[in-house]
Amino acid sequence: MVTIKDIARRAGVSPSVVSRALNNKYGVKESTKQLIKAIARDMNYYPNAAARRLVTRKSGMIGVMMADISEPFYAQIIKGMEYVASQTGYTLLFSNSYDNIGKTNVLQKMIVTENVDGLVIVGSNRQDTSFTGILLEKKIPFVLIERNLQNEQVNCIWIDNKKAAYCATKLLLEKGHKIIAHIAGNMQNQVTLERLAGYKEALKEAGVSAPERWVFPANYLCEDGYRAMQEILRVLPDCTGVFAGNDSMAYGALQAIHEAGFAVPKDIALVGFDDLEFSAFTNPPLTTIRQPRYEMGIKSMEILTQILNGEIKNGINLCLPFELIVRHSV
Amino acid sequence: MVTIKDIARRAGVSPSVVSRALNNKYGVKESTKQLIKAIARDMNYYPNAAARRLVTRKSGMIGVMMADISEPFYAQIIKGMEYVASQTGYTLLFSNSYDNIGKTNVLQKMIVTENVDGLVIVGSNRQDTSFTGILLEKKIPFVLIERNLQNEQVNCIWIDNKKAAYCATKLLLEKGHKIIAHIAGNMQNQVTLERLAGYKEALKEAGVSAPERWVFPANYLCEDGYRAMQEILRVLPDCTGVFAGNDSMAYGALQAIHEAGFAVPKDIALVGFDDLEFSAFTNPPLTTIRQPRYEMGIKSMEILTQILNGEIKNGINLCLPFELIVRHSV
DNA sequence: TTGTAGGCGTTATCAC
DNA sequence: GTGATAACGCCTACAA
Repeated sequence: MVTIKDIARRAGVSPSVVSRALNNKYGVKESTKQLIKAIARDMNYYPNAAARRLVTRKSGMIGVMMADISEPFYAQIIKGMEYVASQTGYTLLFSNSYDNIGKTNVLQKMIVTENVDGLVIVGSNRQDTSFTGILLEKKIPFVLIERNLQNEQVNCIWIDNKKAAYCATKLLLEKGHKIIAHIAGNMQNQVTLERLAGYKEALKEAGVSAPERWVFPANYLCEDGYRAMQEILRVLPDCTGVFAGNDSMAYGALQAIHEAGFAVPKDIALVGFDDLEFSAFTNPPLTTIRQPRYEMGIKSMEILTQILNGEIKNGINLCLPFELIVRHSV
Repeated sequence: MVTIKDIARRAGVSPSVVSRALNNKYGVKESTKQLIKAIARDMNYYPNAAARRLVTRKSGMIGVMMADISEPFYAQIIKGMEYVASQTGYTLLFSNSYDNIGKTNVLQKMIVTENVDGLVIVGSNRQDTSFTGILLEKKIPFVLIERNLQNEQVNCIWIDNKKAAYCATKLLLEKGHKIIAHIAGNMQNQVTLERLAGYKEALKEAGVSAPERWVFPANYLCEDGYRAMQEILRVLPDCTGVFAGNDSMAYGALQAIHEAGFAVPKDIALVGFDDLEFSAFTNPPLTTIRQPRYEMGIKSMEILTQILNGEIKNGINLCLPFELIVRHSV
């Protein structure tokens, strides 16, 4: 392993000069700096992150927590974060929260063991708020995506889920549907409740007060949507419109509808939420709400970086626009 | 920050005893060990990874390199790796290779800067082999997924792409198609060439020697498939069967076919490759080759862990089975 | 069984 | 501008 000592020896200077030269600090003669840099390149030197972290108490890492990194919903968010991180030189450290940051020690590991400089937390459990206290106390900047906390000190990036769900439901109403079911997501998530509220509001406005039995709680996965839809077909045979809490569940619902011998949108109209890449290719192409996921990723990292650079302060609350994408499932 | 010194002070012992106790090393009285562990828990102690890495020269991290972490193809692989890593305590460090490990310094950063204990490299560029030499020389264990190198020292996990492509093409032939186009992936990838070879072999066996103009090189992305299919419709109007190098491109092709006013499989039959989760929901559901991606992820980490534990040696060559999934696009 | 001392590679402080 | 020197938190001989 090549260390700054090796470079120092070859350059005929002390290790501290090498350190300063490579980090572009003041107080090194330009010529020696160039010499040192040339030698470093020649010797294929790369700094040891552990040693640097130990002394600087900065890790150059941003922790990223989400329920499950392999869920397609996160792909574009990750892409956005990666893009900014690659520009700014930060390393992203991912960890699955399984929607429960508090109960595991992943956060402690991120903070104390890995010493991350900042955190992005996507879609956390609504009752799981203790972690904000920990982070605030330790003064570790963090950005919440998919949450809108009423707290002057935390940074949030979100969309107006209630309004979006309202639009989605309204579309179904406008198409003449009377009995509209809702496949809801995990009731522990903030967004689930907001979407449910938007759904109810649209119905209420149309003079229907949605009974509880029109709402089918599930867990945001494809198979959940599949099972929920089977249930809907069984207990709500007059239902002709379905608003799914996300696209994954809508895919499952689509399959259940087809398997039952019905057609979309002729027999049952379906609206999703998220606009995953593949929603343009379903059968029929899915009408859904687009979330600006790539931008969410970009913004989260930008905010974090700016806070870490001292350019801005905590308390950023960013509501991004959504969009109703009308395809052929309604 | 709580350190072992703090614990030592409260326990009335020296830091070294604390270190040994917390790491379950021999030579600590059981009672003091329990006392120390209790205090550590009470003080909410978490070891500082940087300090530990610096002295042990082990990072507890496995580097994972793939073209682009946000591509859906990798999701299940990641899930498999995550699962094993969570069991064994390793941390996964992801990095996008953009199919070019050699040209960037991501590998050096992983090895020297972050000091990863091992690496999983998914689907690397075929001409990009210098990295194996570096890793072998530094004795850093690594597993290649989607490659089958003829090297006794490297570990490979792959499927028989040629045979799989052969099966896919054969299916189209059996359905009576005469002019079968192939939307190929990036020609820099090993798998692309293998799939191309399988495609050609099936045709040859059927008495057709596929002319070069039936092969449309693309880059594995959805939009590539879309453009390639448009091209096919333009220059190969008699084509009735298409074998796409992966599912993403098949999705794009599907869209192009629909937009041109044709039906699948009535006018044009389509076969993909990978069996992404969503291929069951396309219009029509896509016939494709299933790769055991989750298992690939599992196995890669298992092999790596076993090598790191000294339980097995390098040179594992694992060929996993594929499966032809017949749905409704052919 | 426990304690002492040294060092991992880097940066920061303070002399020169 | 440059060079000693002392940390950073932890582990590990080796000594007691």
